[in-house]
Amino acid sequence: MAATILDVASLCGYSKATVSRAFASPDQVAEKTRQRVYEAARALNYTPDAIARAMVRGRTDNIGFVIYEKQYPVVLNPFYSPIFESVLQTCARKGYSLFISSDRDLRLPNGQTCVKKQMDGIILAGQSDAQMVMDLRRQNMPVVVLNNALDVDDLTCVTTDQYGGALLAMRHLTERGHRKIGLIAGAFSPHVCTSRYNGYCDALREIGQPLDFRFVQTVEPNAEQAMQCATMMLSLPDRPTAIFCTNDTIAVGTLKAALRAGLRIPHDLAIVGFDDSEISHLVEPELTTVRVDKAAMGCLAAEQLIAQIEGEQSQKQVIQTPVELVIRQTT
Amino acid sequence: MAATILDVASLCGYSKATVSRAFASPDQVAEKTRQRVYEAARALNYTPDAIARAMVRGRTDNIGFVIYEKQYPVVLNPFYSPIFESVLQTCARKGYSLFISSDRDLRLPNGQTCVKKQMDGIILAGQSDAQMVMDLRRQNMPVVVLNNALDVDDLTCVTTDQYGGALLAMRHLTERGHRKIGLIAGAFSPHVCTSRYNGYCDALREIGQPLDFRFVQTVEPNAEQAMQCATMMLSLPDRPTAIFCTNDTIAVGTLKAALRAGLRIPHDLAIVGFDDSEISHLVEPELTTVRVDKAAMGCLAAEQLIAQIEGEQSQKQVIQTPVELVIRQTT
DNA sequence: TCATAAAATGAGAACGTTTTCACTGAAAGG
DNA sequence: CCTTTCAGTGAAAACGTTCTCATTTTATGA
Repeated sequence: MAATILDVASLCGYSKATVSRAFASPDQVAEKTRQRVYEAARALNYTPDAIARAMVRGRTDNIGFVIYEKQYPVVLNPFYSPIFESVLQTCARKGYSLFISSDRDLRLPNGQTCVKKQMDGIILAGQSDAQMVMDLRRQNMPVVVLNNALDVDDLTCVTTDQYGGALLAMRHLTERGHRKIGLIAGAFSPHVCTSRYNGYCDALREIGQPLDFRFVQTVEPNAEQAMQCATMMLSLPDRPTAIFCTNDTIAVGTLKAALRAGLRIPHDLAIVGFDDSEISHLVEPELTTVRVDKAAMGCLAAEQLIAQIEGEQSQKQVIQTPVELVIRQTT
Repeated sequence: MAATILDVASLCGYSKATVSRAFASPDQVAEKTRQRVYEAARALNYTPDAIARAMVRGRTDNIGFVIYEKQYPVVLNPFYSPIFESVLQTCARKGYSLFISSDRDLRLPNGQTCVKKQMDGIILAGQSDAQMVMDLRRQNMPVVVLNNALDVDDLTCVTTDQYGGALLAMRHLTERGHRKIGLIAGAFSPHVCTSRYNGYCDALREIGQPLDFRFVQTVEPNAEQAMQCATMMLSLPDRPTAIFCTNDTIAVGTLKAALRAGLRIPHDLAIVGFDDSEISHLVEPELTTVRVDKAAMGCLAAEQLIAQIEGEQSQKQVIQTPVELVIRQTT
């Protein structure tokens, strides 16, 4: 149906090799020839077929972005949107297109990880596990892990300074004189959870405040659950004067609970979130939070993966993007 | 490097034709044979190559999701996240993978629309234009347009009842006795803009209220601009008692402006949004808004496209998903 | 002008599948 | 027992490119 390279070749009188070169490496072809080829191509409405191209070149110029979180839906996650955006732009700049899927697409019924080789590499975002990475590796698939730190040989992981961010948030609260500080933690990947939790604990230790487990709660990371949890925590007789939430969605839920309880923010209760998601400056009062450089994360992950694809040797490294406290109105 | 179908064939002693059938149409192959083939495949870590497969079959089982909005970044758009999610799931259920890109990937330097044929069809979301659709059509690419209504022959558009939704929102306000009702409209595609604007006008006409152009403003659809705009509108001497915002992001900005001006919501000012985005129930007070069935939109678009890909004749139709008023705390 | 180098082009194999067609052997029906 | 049917299998063409190698044409320098 559609015109092929052969149609173009016979129309302009050159061989298909020359037509191919006119498109793929124009500098190897005489100026005059190139023009004739283009002219014929336009006349026939011809576009090189990417599939045939991929077949012989052995690469597709596609990158897979796999979000891997326990809970569906996953693209909704406001944390990943800006990262995804950044990955998309970086890939576009380097000439790659983006494939998106959840980890389910990769899982075979037998529990193995399969890859229908339509992509040159994979960015594994979220709660990726080492097994999956190794399965992919065994199929010679370049992999970069995003927002997680996995202990696999020669694996590049792009994450952020979870521990430092938590410490930053907590010290900010302790510096304002808070002693009874609650923690409402979302159930993310172990890497994220433990790092942020450690930051919480160490900051309390710094001021000699013992851990009070009534003030430490884990919830599914959505606003409703967080609100319920915060409501309970705030109704304790000696309730905390500040709450550190391990992401902004949870912080928003906490904020709602506080407002409904009639508390004045930040006078009666201080709240700090994490991630600096869009939502953090949409609520009123605006949320103090830990900014994560999502653009850098996405860009780095894409660049690292592309470097790997294009032949550079990959070395084991965990790249941590820096973190920054954004003080707004809830502290 | 990786094992091919030939390696499997020679290991298990069958021809490559049989191996191919064992994977692609297992029922055409004897049980015993199939097991031997699978065994050999596992031993060699073999996976059928999707590219070669696509080449000979003439289809990739991939669908392109193209978000086409004037302003980057685009994936951030909270309106599209649930739609995208729904498309993703529908595609997965039907055996398709998803490619994502912005319209820029499709545009050639010469202004034409190109499609490197790696997808069997395209969902064009956002401010798509008829020219692009026709370019794609000329390359035999099935297209479905999402969240827009374009006047192209035999084109399927999946959109929502913009006009009805606006009417619903406005009647809700007029029924509560509001007469001076402002409009803060985001600059979306003409289809969306005009429909919602018409709903606004007609509802005012219903109660015999003349249009007051001081109460009608257009902004870029982000919270900051909306907040500025609302602040100005609310400082008019005879300010409106209610504001209809053409999406939730704008409504949130308006809400912030009102709260900062010390207005009590909904007593001093009523606000209605549009879309029922996630944000609408995260802010406090929660937003009254017009719910758009985004899951249905995504699902319908995907199903329509897949039907077209799989050979069903496409007929010109504009599918409108229904709309529903969600009354929360801002009215 | 001739030898040499460089640039431009063409022929054809290769990429890894699917699928058509033909063939075989076994089951079914008389 | 002979034909007919049918499930199972194999040989080989086809899909539309790229790329190596060989060949032809053009440019360069003496």
